[in-house]
Amino acid sequence: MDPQLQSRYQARAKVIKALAHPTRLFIVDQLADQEKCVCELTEMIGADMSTVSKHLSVLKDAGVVSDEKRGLMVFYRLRVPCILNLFGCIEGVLKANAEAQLAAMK
Amino acid sequence: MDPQLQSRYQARAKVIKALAHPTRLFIVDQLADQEKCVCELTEMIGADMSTVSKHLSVLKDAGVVSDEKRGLMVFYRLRVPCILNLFGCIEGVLKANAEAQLAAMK
DNA sequence: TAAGTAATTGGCTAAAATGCCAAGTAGGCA
DNA sequence: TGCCTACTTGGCATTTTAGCCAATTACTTA
Repeated sequence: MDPQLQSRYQARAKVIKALAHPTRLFIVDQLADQEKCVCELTEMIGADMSTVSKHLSVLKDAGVVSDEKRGLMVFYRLRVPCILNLFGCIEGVLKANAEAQLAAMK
Repeated sequence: MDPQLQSRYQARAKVIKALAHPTRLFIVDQLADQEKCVCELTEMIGADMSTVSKHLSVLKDAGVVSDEKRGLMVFYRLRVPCILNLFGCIEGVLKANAEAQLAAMK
């Protein structure tokens, strides 16, 4: 494959890779309607704060979220909301998978 | 996090993870308008056929593509075309990233 | 200034993903 | 039957990712 095309797909893959983790998907979902601080997300997720912070930095590095420090806390928000549209499609895939599974059992 | 919710996000992440690789994104793009056989894709990608075959099996396992054998060849096609909508959003993220980069240089 | 809270970073080990080669499978054809 | 082509699978080495703990940074407040 042509190197220019290659790097184009690499850039795209980086964004998608940032979304490709259960915890990070959960975070994106939580940020859908409003910003949240790391402490809130940590509380909801139930992992070490350092782990959550690293997930957030992956999302931020990919440009999916942005952060803002206010006082002691850092608030994260969705930078590109169209990502939420993805979820509907993913659910469609999962539904199709479930139906195929069902059909195979008959 | 509640285990049921956890497995829901795990299922979603599996689909997204299947897309989270430059070569697999390229494949999805190529299958956008019409089905293609492994040999065609291998030719375009320029990797070992076994590598391409494994990428295809990741996509198939996630339910993103389906395959059909006809004679010696196996044809793959997109199973859930709405995935293509994702690309527009990803480009939006990349564009926003580029703009932010530019602004930071000023 | 000292102490406390929120968050990030470094370091480490364990687990997962990649990609090649070699070997195996399946269909087509002489 | 035997060979060729298209593809998949097994195996392995290398790289990447994940998540915890410990240490550090940044800000607030007593």
